[in-house]
Amino acid sequence: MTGLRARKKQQTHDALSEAAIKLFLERGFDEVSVTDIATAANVSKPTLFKYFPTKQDLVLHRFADHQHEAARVVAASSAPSASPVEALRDHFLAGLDRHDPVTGLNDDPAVLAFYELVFTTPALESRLTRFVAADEEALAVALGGHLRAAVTAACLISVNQVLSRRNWQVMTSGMAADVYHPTAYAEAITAYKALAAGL
Amino acid sequence: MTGLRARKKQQTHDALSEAAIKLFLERGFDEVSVTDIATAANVSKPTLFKYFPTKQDLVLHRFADHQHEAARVVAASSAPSASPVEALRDHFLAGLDRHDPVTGLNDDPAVLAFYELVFTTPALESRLTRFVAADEEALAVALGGHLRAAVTAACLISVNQVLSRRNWQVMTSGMAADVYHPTAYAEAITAYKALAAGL
DNA sequence: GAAAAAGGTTAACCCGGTCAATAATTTGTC
DNA sequence: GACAAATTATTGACCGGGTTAACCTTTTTC
Repeated sequence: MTGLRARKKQQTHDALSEAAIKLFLERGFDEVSVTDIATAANVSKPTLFKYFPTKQDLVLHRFADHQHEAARVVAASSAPSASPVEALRDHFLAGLDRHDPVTGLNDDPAVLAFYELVFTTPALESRLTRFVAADEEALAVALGGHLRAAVTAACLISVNQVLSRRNWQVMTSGMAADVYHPTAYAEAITAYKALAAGL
Repeated sequence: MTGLRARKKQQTHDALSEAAIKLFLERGFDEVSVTDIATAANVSKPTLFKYFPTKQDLVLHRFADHQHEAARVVAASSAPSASPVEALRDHFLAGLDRHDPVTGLNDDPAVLAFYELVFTTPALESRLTRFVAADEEALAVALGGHLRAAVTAACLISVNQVLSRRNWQVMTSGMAADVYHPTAYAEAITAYKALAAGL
């Protein structure tokens, strides 16, 4: 049963999310009230909060797919001989190749505007950081849970974050993703190598 | 001029902070309203917000002294021959020796209760994380600002965080700080060594 | 087609945080 | 010691995020 009800639910969900992001991009996160969004989606305020627990989640639910990704990557590492740092490095490099937005290497104006919104709004940045912390925790568990695992997880997540930020900053300065791709690729390799070989 | 005014200001500041922490420890952060704190300190709500920009800062202002500490440590590293990772490792080890609360190795009930409050309240943890991020940024700048510096800074701050958390968790389980000190010391050394030598 | 279950609406409320106007104090000066 | 000026606190109102409860509508299910 696909359910008529389920479809309507999906519909309002999308209407809310799209209305929210449209308004946020136009006016800025803090200049749009949740009431504005609710009325724009023809819904009442309590209903909005039944779909999204907080105002921030209207934006950040897009990152839900990537939750615990790092932990999944090392868990699914088909070759157990490969070290987790290699697995995550390769995963990041593959992301660069396909210009995955999470690597920061994406010059689509819509993507750039969205990331600018997230990174320059403290409330959003802050909540996103908590997602990253959850990722780190999951990775630490996947690596065994002991202290060394926690250290490794923290460093791996950190280098990923640093690289993504760097790429995004270069994109905001106007460079094309295709042009910067080789440099980003080389930088990622050296960064992960520094991690594996020692600082 | 010590200023009579300045003294009164300090007095209200302390009264607010102490009333807040007392109430928070009794009832929990979310179960105390800022109005409660303001009335407990014989002050009005807008006045409270002139002393502390947010409710969280009533608790976290105690960390203000440690802001940008990592950056200061490497900047003040008297021996320029020593690598920044050694400088920060030694600084952390020294903190362990004096049972500095920021290392997590402190079994004073008041300190434990305070950290429990901070780490188990999402709003506080989140804001504290932002302070840590600012530390990391400052350290990255102090290390030169380039990509390698950013990676190094991120990893150094991360390992510090992991070690502190670990120590704090052991303390909450009831072990005495004196008893755990040697283990904490050894773990810190191996963790920093892993960083320097490669994961 | 009716009962029941799910979801939406309205309206009121709480809390964190801000603002504008007013009142109280401290300070520097005579 | 008193006075004008500048700080600072107070009050009361307000805004926006988020929750709750009572009521109503719609979809499902039998």
